[in-house]
Amino acid sequence: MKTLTKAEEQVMHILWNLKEGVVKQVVDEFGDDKPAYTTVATVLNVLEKKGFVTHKKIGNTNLFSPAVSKTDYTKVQFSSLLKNYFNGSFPKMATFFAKENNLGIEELEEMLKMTENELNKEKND
Amino acid sequence: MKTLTKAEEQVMHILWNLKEGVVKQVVDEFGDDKPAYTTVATVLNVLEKKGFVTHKKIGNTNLFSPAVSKTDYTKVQFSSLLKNYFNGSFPKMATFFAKENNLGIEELEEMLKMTENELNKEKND
DNA sequence: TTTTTAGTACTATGTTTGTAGTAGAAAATA
DNA sequence: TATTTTCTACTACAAACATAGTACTAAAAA
Repeated sequence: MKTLTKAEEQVMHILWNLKEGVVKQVVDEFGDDKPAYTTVATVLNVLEKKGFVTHKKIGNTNLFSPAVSKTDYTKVQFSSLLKNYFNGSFPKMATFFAKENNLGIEELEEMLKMTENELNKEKND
Repeated sequence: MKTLTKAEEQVMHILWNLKEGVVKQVVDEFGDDKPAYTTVATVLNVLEKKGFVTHKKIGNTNLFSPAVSKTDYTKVQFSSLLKNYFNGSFPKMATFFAKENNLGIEELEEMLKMTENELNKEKND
């Protein structure tokens, strides 16, 4: 899978949230300094060429939607971080997180409980 | 902190491993298709302008070393992944990892143990 | 039905990145 | 000492990115 540039990633995040949307909707999701309408349109076209989005025509306007799920792209990003910065070891990553946040054993166990809850929750989806 | 491009990141990984090195050493760490010597030299200069490496002159050759630690850069990368893809929730990230690798509760607890071991190990450094 | 609005497709431009060549200095070697 | 090697500093250039303008079309409003 190709990887996203900064601008592309921003648009993808918006699109993942919206599930689908026309250019105008995407522009409106930008906060303070919205880029030009045509800028977003261009990025969407590039994303389509890269295979990250598709569109269907509604009347004469294009309705865009993700062609790569956030989960799939997360997988790539996560794996690459794990591999390049933690030797592929999740415990190393967890250790890093613990140290960075000054967590002790109890707090780690708390995290584990939350994780187990999340896991159970998702099983029932 | 500025962020690294693909090529720059590759060189930084090498330099983080070497601790310090001259251009030739960095080139030699590239596996199959080594880039030209001058390419690596250029990347190192850019990295220095960006503040990621420094060098000192040994005779007339430059010995480069990281000016930003791998840990510090990891922090940035990790935080941004956590924030953008897991709503800043570490348990969500752990859940993602568990699902991706079909881990059950027991295996998660195993991970926790390994994490605790790592933590203790690092305390004694 | 004329005018305005909204949208798309295509083109354009400045910047950053990736990659490397060349000139010249210094060092090693013949 | 003359020649070859090694290294730096500077320059070059194509590709990728970020950003947006323009021309044209369709639809909506006046």
